Amino acid sequence: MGRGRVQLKRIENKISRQVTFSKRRTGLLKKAHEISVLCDADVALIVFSTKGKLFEYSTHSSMESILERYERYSYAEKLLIAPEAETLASWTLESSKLKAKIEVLEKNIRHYAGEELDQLNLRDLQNVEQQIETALKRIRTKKNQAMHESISELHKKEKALQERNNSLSKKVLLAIHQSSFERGGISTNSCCILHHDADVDDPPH
Amino acid sequence: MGRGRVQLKRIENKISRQVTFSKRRTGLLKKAHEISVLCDADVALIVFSTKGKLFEYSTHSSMESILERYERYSYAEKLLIAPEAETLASWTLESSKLKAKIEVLEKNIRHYAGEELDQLNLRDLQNVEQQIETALKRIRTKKNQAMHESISELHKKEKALQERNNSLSKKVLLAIHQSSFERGGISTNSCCILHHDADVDDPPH
DNA sequence: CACTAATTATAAG
DNA sequence: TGTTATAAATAGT
Repeated sequence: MGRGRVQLKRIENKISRQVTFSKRRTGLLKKAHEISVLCDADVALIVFSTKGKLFEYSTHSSMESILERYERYSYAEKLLIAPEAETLASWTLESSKLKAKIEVLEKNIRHYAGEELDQLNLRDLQNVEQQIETALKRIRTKKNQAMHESISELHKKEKALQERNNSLSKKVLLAIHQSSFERGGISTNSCCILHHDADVDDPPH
Repeated sequence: MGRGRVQLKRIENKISRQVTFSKRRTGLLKKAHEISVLCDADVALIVFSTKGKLFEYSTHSSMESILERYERYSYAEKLLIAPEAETLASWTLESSKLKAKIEVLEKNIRHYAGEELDQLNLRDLQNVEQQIETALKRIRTKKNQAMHESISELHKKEKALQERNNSLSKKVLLAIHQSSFERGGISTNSCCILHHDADVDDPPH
């Protein structure tokens, strides 16, 4: 539905991916609502954008109740897979495991941040150094890329503004000439060129 | 989209409601899949028909994980409504919190490792770069320190070995002189200096 | 389920 | 964000 056919694969261009996401999200939510009303169905729709932003739709009966209903519905299947996962012990265990994982991750991060290095031997230090060097290279590459994009964006904007500026200048000159001519003379003082550099198309935040 | 316009209200005719449901459900699931692939979004869609039959779609990362993510996302709001108790819910919440923390930590680590940089803007990239530079400096400092320590350790060992070597050499010379003297002559061939460089005092692993 | 006619969604600019 | 040409979804049969 649009000027070109579309392949079912990730849109690589970031900008058009965002635009498409916004449009299709609107469409999807609308259709979810329509089927819900037209066909008297309970619908729950959850969408996370790439950046992690949440969008949701649910039939009046609220998201939570639909999700609960879903859990109830798939409960039987879960039982077959994990019998008796509901004991206090299992939760405590689960919790401990998660906490242990967090501890490991935090230690990792501290090492990445160059802290608590006393625990590491020479070999470990060299490994971490190498990993971080690689990361630094990647980040710099990405940063340069981002800066280049930003620069060419600004160039484009600049060019557009310059063009608009030129055309406005011409119009102003023309207007002054005509009015001067009508009054029978040309006043050199009233001739100027405007440089219109700001206040153009700032998008809303 | 069809031969007649459609009002956004429940279709009263049971048959055509079912037909419409079937068609639109297909369309909705398809569109959910499309936005998921095209725009790299996480989508969870749950539909219960009037009769209570379940239809669902979720991005590869599985329904459960998306629902969990959703719960996590709306965690703050829930906290305001439901005060803490030792119920199953509170354990689920606890678990969600821990999982959320893990997610954040893992994302951090990936950024430290120079991965998933697309999510970051220029400012973020510069921050990460700076952090990593600092970390790299610290690690190199620590590494140098460790290497110096290692080197002076080796020097010390070397010196000790050298001294022992010297004293052994002297003893050997002395012994040979005495035995030669006892036998009434000195054999030049039997005179040598030992360089004892290895196999001394290696501590057990 | 297949077929259109007509509506609707949306890709590109 | 708004517009337009075109693809896609679908209501009615």
